Amino acid sequence: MAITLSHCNYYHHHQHSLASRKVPTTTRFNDSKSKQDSTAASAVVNNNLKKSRTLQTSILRTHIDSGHLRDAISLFEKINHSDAYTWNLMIRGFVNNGFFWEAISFYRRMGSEGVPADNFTYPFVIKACGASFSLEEGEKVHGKLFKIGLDSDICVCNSLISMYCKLGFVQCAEKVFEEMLVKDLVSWNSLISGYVTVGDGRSSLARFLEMQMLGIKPDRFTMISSINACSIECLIRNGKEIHSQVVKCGFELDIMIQTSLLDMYSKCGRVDLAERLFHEISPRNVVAWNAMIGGYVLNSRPLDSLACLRKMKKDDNLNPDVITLINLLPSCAQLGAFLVGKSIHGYAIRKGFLPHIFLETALIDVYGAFGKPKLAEYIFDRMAEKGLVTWNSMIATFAQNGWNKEALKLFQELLNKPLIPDAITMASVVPAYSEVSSLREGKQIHGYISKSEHNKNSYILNSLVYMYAKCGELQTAREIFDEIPRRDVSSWNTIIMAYAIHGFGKESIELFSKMRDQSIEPNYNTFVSLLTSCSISGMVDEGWKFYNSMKTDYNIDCGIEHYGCILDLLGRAGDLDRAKSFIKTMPIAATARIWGSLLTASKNHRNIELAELVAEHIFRVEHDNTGCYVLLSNLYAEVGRWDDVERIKSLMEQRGLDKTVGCSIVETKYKTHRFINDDRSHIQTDMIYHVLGILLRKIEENRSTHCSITKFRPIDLKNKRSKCSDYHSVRLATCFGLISTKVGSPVVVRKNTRVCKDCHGAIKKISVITKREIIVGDSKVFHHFRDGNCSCRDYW
DNA sequence: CTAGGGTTAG
Repeated sequence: MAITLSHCNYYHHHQHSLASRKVPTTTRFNDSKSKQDSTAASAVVNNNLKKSRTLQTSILRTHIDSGHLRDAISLFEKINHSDAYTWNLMIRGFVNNGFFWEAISFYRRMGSEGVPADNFTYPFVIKACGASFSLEEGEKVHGKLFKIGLDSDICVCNSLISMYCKLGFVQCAEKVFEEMLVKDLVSWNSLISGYVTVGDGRSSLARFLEMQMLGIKPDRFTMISSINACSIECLIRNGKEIHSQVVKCGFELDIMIQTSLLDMYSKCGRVDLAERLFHEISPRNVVAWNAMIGGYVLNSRPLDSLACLRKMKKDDNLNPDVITLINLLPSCAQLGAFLVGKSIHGYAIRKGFLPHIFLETALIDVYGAFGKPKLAEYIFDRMAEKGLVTWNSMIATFAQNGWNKEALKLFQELLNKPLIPDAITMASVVPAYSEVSSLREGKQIHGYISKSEHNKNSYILNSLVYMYAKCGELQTAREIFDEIPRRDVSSWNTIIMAYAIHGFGKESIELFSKMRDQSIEPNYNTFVSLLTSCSISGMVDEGWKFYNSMKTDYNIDCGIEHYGCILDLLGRAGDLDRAKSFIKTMPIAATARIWGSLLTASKNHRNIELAELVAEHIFRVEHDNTGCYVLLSNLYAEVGRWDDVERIKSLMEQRGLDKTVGCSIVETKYKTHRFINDDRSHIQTDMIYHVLGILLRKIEENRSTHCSITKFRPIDLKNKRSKCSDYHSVRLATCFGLISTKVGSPVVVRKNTRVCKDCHGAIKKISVITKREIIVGDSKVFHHFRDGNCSCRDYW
């Protein structure tokens, strides 16, 4: 294996696997290039075998400094290595090249060969312990330091401070720091940056102040760490102060400081200030570009982010590195630019960037965002090494793409691994519970979370809010939202979306202004929630208002989701021509979802020509889009083109596609009850049909008293679908809900496809007859039926 | 031959 820069980067993330593979150290550093070197080196060694040890060690040092570890090892074994100096060289070589376990093993071997480690050895060994997350070894080393009296060495103690912070034991680091008799600037810097590594920016800044109070002047290292402290805490005021301090002290030409400042501004949402700084940097390096690209991504400006790819080559003649690609992928996701994403993947392969755990995880995310869980799974299954974040991404990808069973299965698998699920894991599985398993199991997860350390975590509480909303319990969702201790922008996005999917558009907009009152800045997803709400509730004017303001007032680029909502709005207004031209003017490629929106609109307005045209577009992207076939065939049925209905039906059969079986579910305390159309499998079938019969008769009576007789349509005779619509799954489920739940409580039914017109009408009447609130959640919206009215105001 | 720094996945 060549020890090149890119490989070191790889090994940096793969130290665990490297150590666990137990490859003999000497065979691990083979490469063709260093074979030549080694031949040359052996010759040198043989010729100089009797020459002074100074020469031998200086050759060893040359190997180490040039990264030729294999040569270094073979030379090391040949020469006399009874002094600490030679060992220290080797250990330094390993540490500087990311071979932390090798460094530790050499340190152990050094002890067993009777060479005492000295004050130069320990800083390296301690660094290796921190970097390889080996707490056990680190503590052993610390204990040893007392015995040999090195526990007061300033360099050693400074290393200990960083090590403990890297391992997450800040208190230990603080203890070492406090007990130091003599501290220098590095001691302070180690602690200040240590707080940042554990995510405690506030303590970091407190120490930064404390240090200056004591009259110690910060240097560029102090500055960089404090700036990072500001960015992780979003403390832009403190960041600006440090910025001016930096300028005053004359640090301003330092590209690292400039890059941290740039990053701080973009993390605080001030991408404009980040940009200004970026333009001041000269010459710029890849890191600065990466930070800028990341800033654009973070601030929902994917177009600007992608534009950097050309600019960095054109302006500064720089090529993207792994991190550039990792930062670019989410902007592809934001834009729905599948082909760009794929080409980045291809570029990574050609450049030899893979395998790389961060990049692969980012690819899983982006394929997940593109709605390609299979591609994501392909990457996941073949990864050499997976971290918790990788698992989280895969679980989230499954869940977000409706592969809920897969998500839950993966979660179970994760529980059997040595990795411990974290807040993100919980937040990723909760939605899967809401979709597949039901409210009952969702409540279990809720109970589990309440008792866990995550019970105040807004990220998880957000996902519970959404879960309850998805399960039909908007009230519970609201209660949890109200109790989130620190509501972030996602909390608001979630509750706005919760009201959106229940069809309460007005409330969504009210929540948005409440959020603005609390000075929470809206982001990309805020507008996804808002526009979704407008489209579901048919608030056309408001929708356009938000669409325009997101660009002009908030400088947020439109993504595919926003375009989809606008299309829904246009479609709902029946403005099919405008919808068609809107797709053409979109700066990003239309997805099947986008075309689907137009297809629904053409179907609703019975425009067969357009529907056929749109269907062609969809099949070009997704030849197996079942929904498209079904919609088309329903449209043909509506206008009585039965030959075409048959044609589509046989086309689907040919391609092995099954129509999604519409099913409705009702949950009771112990069980989820499923119903399909004309279902007779339920244990209480007789009762259900009996009750439904009574209700249907009542509906008929009411209709003939104050309604005109239904129009006779010859189509109905031919349409097999309407023949048995009295026993559609929704009605069966509703009836079961009525007889199996407490009187006075709402009946909650959920359905995986849209609810049909007949059922919608019937349930309105049932809500009058039974005086019960009935909530029917279909694949798009929750209908709240009460006193003969529906919250959707009959548009869905 | 000595410790301390920037960009990265949810």
